[in-house]
Amino acid sequence: MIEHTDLSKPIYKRLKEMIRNGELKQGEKLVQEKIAERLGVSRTPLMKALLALENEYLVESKPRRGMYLRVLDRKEIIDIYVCREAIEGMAARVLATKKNMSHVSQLKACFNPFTSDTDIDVDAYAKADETFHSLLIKLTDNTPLDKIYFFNDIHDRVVGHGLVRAPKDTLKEHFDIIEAIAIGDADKAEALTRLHINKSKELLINQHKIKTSE
Amino acid sequence: MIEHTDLSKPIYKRLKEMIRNGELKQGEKLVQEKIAERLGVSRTPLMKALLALENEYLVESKPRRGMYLRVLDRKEIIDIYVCREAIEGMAARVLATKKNMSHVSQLKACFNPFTSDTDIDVDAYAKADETFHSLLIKLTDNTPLDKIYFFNDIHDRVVGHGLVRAPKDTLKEHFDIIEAIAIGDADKAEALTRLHINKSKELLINQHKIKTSE
DNA sequence: ATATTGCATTTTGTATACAAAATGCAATAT
DNA sequence: ATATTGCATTTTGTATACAAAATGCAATAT
Repeated sequence: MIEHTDLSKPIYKRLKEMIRNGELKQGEKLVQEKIAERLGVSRTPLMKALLALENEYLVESKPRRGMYLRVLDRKEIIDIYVCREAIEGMAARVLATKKNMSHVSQLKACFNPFTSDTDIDVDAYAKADETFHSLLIKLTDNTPLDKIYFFNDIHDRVVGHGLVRAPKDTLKEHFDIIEAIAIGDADKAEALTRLHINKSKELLINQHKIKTSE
Repeated sequence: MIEHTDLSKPIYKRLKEMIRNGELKQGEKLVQEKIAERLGVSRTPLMKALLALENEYLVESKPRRGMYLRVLDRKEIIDIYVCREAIEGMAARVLATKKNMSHVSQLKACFNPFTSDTDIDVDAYAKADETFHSLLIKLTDNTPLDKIYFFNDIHDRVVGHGLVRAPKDTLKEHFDIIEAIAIGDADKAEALTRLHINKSKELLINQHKIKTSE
């Protein structure tokens, strides 16, 4: 039995964990009674959590039939990258317009641990990368943009496909974006951010092509 | 008693209607029992509807305290315009890349009724405008983008502040965007779409300035 | 052997009961 | 007069009972 002010929140987190680590499989039907029993809660707060996941597009509800874990195919992952290009690009633009030095140092702080010549800890870098991209949104102080991105982020994390490109390829790109924000070059900040995300997207698209053509 | 496969959907729609026409006021506390009684349903399906609204950011839940109708201030409306710039701009880009003539004629169809010299019916034009902007997203066939925009659209509709600019100002802009898509000029399609939305945004910002400086 | 039907079982959707927390207000203290 | 306390009332959060729909499978028909 999980304790909280509202059970649905910890249930929601637990479900996401279960989705990410494969305890629940893609396409699987989520039988309310069974999951409720497994988590030691009743269907009422579980339903709340499932509805939140449905709104985030992780779970699909077929009326009268039940809730199903959505299947994310490659097209949808690529579509998410297109969304990220639009949203993060705009975020970088907004930040460049603001030209706030506290923002700049916060962004730099993400990657400072990796500036020495020593080998980069890939896991640590992956986390820094995630922090950087979240921060880019948070710092804009644009609540709707934040909400929208959060929704996307969910997807991305669930996909859980770690880094698409090696740190040595992306580290400079990150610093270039930060620099453009620092000097207040909005066009450049946006363009660089888009390019950065676009490169990963292209890689995913090409992987697909290789796979299907063989 | 409303009939449906799932009561929460009609309840959800009814609530949105109540929000839009002012039956429910901004900032108001939504006491579950009272609304449930008013709609002739129990709290269970009502809760589902309220959670959907919460996820769309129309309603805010304070744990153990209740659900409150969110207050949209001018900053947030402007922030939504920034989101629209990013998302619709990207949508126009995607469509220009596809260069699908069926898309082009569908988009044109929105505004064809207004091409004659006669006076424009503002209400009809407002509807056409809404259709056009929704269509721009739908035609991309990018599900996450669609989801994201839908979320935004909600806001916009609730604000319900009709047209920001007169049809005579925006009609040509719409056709120019469509033309850029038709010739497959992705950069232009995106730039024009952004400019189009940005102009309305600037107008809202200036209105604000006038108000506050007086 | 395959398709169809009917029925028992499972599961969803809704209403409701109940405990715990929040709220509002009168009585009391300062 | 204002602040504080205590208690009745209201409201939320959760569990659960029940009806209606969906499902699965055995029995029967083709």
